[in-house]
Amino acid sequence: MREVKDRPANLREACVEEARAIVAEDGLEKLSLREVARRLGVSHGAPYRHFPSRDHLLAEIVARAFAAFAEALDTRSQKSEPPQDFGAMGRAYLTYALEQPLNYRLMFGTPLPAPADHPEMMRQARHAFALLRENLKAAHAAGHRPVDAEELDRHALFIWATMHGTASLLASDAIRQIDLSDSVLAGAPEHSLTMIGRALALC
Amino acid sequence: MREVKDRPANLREACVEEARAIVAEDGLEKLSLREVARRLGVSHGAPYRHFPSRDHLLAEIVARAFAAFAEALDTRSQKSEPPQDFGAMGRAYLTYALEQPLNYRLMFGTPLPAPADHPEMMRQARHAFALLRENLKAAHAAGHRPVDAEELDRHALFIWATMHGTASLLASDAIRQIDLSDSVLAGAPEHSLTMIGRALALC
DNA sequence: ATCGGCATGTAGACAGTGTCTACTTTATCG
DNA sequence: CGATAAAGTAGACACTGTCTACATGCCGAT
Repeated sequence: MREVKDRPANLREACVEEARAIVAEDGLEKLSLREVARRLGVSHGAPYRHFPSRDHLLAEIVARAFAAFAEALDTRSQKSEPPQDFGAMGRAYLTYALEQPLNYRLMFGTPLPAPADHPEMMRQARHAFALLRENLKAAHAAGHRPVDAEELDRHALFIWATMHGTASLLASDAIRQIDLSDSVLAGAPEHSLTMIGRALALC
Repeated sequence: MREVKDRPANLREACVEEARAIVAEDGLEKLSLREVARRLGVSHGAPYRHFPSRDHLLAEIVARAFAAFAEALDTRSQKSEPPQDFGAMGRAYLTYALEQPLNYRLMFGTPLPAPADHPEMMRQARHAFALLRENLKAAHAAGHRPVDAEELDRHALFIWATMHGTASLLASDAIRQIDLSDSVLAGAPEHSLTMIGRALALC
């Protein structure tokens, strides 16, 4: 057993992990390929063999966050009945955002590396939204009258916006500067879901 | 008339303007005090006489964005009747977000400089949210039965979350990667306001 | 077994950045 | 008019991304 780290067997994977650790500990602005290299005990150029640029490493992390997010939405919401499916997915969405604030911030709270340059990242993002839309479609189809595709998208966007707004406000630094009681903050996710339910019930 | 710029009479103000221009043209990541200095034709240390750090310059811009935002909320929403006041403010909120995407992004779409270090910025942010809450309180008081303070905050937070979510999704790069029709996108602000109205009507 | 080639990692360089410090200019006020 | 404080200049340092030339080691074909 050695105290000093070996050269990591899989440097690429090690970079991703170390980069996540850096962002979690010291913030996004401290993420640099040189810092990653330093922590892993390799030369400052080594990570560039695996990531063409710092943004490509970041994009990899973000893509994985989207993938994990989509999976959380998918598995948790499938456990419930279609009619209440939307509520389950909403809960899954907000739960994920609150339990994985780092991932959520990376997806929605920080400027993404230029989307056009990182197609895999965008593919994962699209997949997550597709799940939301499909889920909503299923919920509507099971319960209520048919709704045309455009109206469905409108509702999906509204729901997404409300959940995203709730999650990102709760995760923001700003919200804690405003004097809101703890119970209001703690109850906000459920309240938002309730309000979404009320708004949709009237359609 | 000279082609070459004079040394600006008020360097502090000139820095703020130039910084906004840089962010607007080249993005937040290109904002540096050295670039500001270069554009203004002064030495690279000069801006540091007015801003202790790059983040202090950024915080100044953000604080002004919050102030302008609060003013937009205030003046536009005061033009209408209290009962419909909330709708007016919601419209003002979303209009501002769409008409001043740079300001909105600076406030909500990019990581803020550490709030604790920039109290004036946070003061302005608090002021903006206070307006929203006061406005909602007035709308409720005028129309419906009395609501306790906690419930009021819950609703204010929900409304804010929905509007913020709508605005920030529409302003995000991500949304254009997803295939939503133009009419859905264009109608999203009104639709969100309608849904908020429906949700609140049931209380 | 050996040789060649290719992926991987190393080391150095360059430009750009924030931020510090010492110096010079400027202007303002007693 | 001259002292004094503010404003701007210039140079330094450490840090970053990114490029390049070079070393190393592994793996497969001969």
